[in-house]
Amino acid sequence: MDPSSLATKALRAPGRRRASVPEATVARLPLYLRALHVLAEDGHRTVSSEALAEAAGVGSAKLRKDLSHLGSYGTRGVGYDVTNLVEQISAELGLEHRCSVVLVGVGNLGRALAGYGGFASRGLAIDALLDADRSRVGEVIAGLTVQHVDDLPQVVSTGSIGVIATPGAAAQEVCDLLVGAGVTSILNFAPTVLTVPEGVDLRKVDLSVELQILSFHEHRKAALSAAGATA
Amino acid sequence: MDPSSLATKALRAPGRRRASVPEATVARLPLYLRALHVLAEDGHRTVSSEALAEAAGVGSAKLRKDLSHLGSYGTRGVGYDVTNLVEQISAELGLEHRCSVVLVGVGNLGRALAGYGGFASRGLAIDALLDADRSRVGEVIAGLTVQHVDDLPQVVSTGSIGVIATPGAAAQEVCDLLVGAGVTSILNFAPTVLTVPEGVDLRKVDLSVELQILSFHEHRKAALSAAGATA
DNA sequence: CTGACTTTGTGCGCGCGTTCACAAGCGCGT
DNA sequence: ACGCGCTTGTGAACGCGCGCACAAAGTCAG
Repeated sequence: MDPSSLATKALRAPGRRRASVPEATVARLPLYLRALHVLAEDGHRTVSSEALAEAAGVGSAKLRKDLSHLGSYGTRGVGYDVTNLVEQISAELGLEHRCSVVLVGVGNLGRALAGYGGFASRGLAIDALLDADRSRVGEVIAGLTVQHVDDLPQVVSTGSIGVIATPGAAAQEVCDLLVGAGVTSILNFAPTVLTVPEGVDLRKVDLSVELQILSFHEHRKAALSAAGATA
Repeated sequence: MDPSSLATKALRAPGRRRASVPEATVARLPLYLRALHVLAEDGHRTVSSEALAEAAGVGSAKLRKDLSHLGSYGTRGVGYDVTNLVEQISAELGLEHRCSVVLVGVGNLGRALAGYGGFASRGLAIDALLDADRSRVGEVIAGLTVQHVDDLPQVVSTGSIGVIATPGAAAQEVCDLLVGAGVTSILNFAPTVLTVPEGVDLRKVDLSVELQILSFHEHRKAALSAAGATA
């Protein structure tokens, strides 16, 4: 959200009919997509915004507004065609031509990510594993052979997504390597603030941060109930 | 952010001087805390908002406003006292009395989370591992013995945080178990929409969603550069 | 063919979060 | 002791996103 937002608004072509889907909407599209897959396997041909919103855990108005941002593909009085909507969202997310995903760092977390089946849920899957530790090179994890990080330029193709699962100390170095190899979308699991040049999208997932946020809420609730008991 | 926000505003005691720290600020406090630890180890006694903001990857104005929400602990003309600020933020996050963290599901991801050192970075650490698979019970991972999920009520104490790292199909069931045992803060890694009763805070981390968001940005950038090349 | 019901699409108001810019406050050099 | 420069804290404006509520639109029954 920090440097990526300013890259998002850097365009306004006159012939462009769709005015750049809002970031908040993009973040929910994968949720809709997953809910749609479940509904499709249950045999539903169409869904109302109400039902889909329920399945995705959002409000129905929000859902309709989100979908309206990528064009109107619903039929009034009926709802949305499930398969059609799946195609539209997949197209919007760019999931039809699977861009390769390169994971750097096969420690505990990297191993788990490589073997995490949830990635492949109709979408993206990891294509290459890299590590700086030569003793790990050659190891086969989840059907993929670990390569050395020096070979990174050879395994990265244009449009690749890089995933950093290294210790924090090595994260910036690996990040620079990825950027140098042409990667413009990076997902960082290391607990470090990374700096990337403009034009590179960077998202971070910090597990300890999530726990600390929950700790805050727990702390607040405890203080509240204590205050309530005193009063 | 969805059902938790309405629980947040359910309080307005007259004597309360600090009007409930905004959610967005809470999400950044762990970042500041980590940056402060690094600065402290570098020997810094004080930090200016500019320097700390740089280290945390945010704007300096935002940082100051965030810190102002938990009382004014800076000295004008000098900056913030590092150790004092660490204490203040830790107190706000409730990190001094370490509430226990219970992890359910020791598959690939659960194993990685258990062994993930990043958790213990001056804050929270996982205290118990549970699984529904009896063949895994008794196994020792990262110094902890895996217990059966039926023993959950015994290992959960008031104020515990629950972490769900099970397959999606079991997530709701485990969630209900946690809630039934008195857990009111849950972190969900399973790719499923969970429903919890009011008063329970639920955060979710979905790895495939993150990748799909990046895929969208990559797709958009590719489309843009293609359009630019054509024009 | 018509009318009534269902569901989408969206215009508007509101609240939150971010940013700018500046006044207030504190230390320090002289 | 006194002003000078640095940094904090905050008031105000802006923009985004959310939710409500309704009109447009399409389907289905008769």
